[in-house]
Amino acid sequence: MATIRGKPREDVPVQARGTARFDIILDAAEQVFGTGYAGASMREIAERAGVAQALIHYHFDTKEKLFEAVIARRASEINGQRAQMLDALFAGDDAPRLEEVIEALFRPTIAVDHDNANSFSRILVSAANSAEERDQLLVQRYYDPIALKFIDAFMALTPGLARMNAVWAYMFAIGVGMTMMATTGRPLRLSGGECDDRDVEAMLARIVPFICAGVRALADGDPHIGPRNDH
Amino acid sequence: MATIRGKPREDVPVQARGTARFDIILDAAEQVFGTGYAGASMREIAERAGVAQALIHYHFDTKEKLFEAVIARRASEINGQRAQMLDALFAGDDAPRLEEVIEALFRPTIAVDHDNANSFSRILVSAANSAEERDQLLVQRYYDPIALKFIDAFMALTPGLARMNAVWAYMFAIGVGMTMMATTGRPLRLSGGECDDRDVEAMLARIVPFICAGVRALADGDPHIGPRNDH
DNA sequence: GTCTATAGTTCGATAGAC
DNA sequence: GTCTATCGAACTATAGAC
Repeated sequence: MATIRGKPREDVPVQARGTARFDIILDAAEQVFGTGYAGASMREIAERAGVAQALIHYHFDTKEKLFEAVIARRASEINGQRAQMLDALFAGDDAPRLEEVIEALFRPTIAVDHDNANSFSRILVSAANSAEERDQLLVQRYYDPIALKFIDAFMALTPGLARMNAVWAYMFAIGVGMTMMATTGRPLRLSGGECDDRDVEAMLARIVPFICAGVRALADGDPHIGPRNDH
Repeated sequence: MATIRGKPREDVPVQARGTARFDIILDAAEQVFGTGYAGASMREIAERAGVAQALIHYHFDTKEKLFEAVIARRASEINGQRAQMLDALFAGDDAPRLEEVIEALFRPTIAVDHDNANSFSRILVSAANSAEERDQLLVQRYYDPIALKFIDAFMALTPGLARMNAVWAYMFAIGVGMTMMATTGRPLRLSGGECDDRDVEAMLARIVPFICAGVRALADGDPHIGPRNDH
């Protein structure tokens, strides 16, 4: 495939040479979109993929549709795993612990078996916090359904947790998870080298108890304060 | 000032007409940068400010320096308030509650008395989660110092909270705060209309107990689980 | 399906008059 | 200090050959 062209493309990874251009483009787009939608250029994606820019438009039409394709591919994979883990937890005879549910929420996001995991995480963090209609529509389409499942799980496992507070708790939990997905290197700076946000295990070990305690604190009858009685 | 020009500029807000162009440009830039750095254009900023595009370069030189000027203006205001509130809390005879410290962390961010508050919040959320060197440098310069103060406060008020876990807790707390500053409208969707992320009081009433419980869960000897014994 | 070439816009920044 | 006018580069998308 690469042999019919004038100059060989050494820039294309070896394992990708035999696959369809379609997927090569998606991989390249994932990397480039990781620096932001507006800042990404079709030219750079084409260069990184080692294809002509026009080919991207042939396969994906517009930049916006390419962006959605990048998200759709990973989201279905990740959220499929999430739903599967969540169902498995509730399949047993007795109820799971909230800690296990939080694990099911974050493990699939970080454990995807590709080297672009970090790029996709950044795309997601950006989209989740965006005010752009394009981003909000994608979050709604690909992430709202699984969010509702986790909100139900929060309520099922936390006595006295009203739906309203379960929704807030889910939003807060996702916010905490962003910290892990953004991998800005800031924890390293603030801790003088002790906290590494590339060490997902060390982070998860703190995130899980942090969120679980937070969720339980929003349940009725929790010893701690806060005027939360308007539900 | 507007009278010496050929056509009067009705698009400029009344209260801004008498002020210097310098501040008008900063306000316009804040609004436009709220949709992202790369996506923002100097042309749109100039239009919104009602000035010539060249004037922006005269005052701020480059787009990048204008962006920093926007952040610097608000950051000094907000973080000054934060430091003041934090010092006041620890000035008394007995130690404050952790809840009060969390309030001091978020109140100044949302209570700034200008109508661009939402735009600046979005700029901040984007910068805090960015992998771009430009953004990380700004966070480091304008937000790391105050972060260290709050991390110290977390430790002082939470027996058994190691520095490492205090840093993680601070990162998680900021992550939760992002939920409030992003104002994506997602809580409204997920709750069927009950949870409004534009209602900052309702959010703070949940955020404070959520974070406080999370911070305490990362202290040694907390009844809850998690392999956090590697510090 | 993939390419080259380019049309048509928009961008950041500058030159130079006032 | 503020403007008009414009340069040169980068952008998305398309036309058309193979």
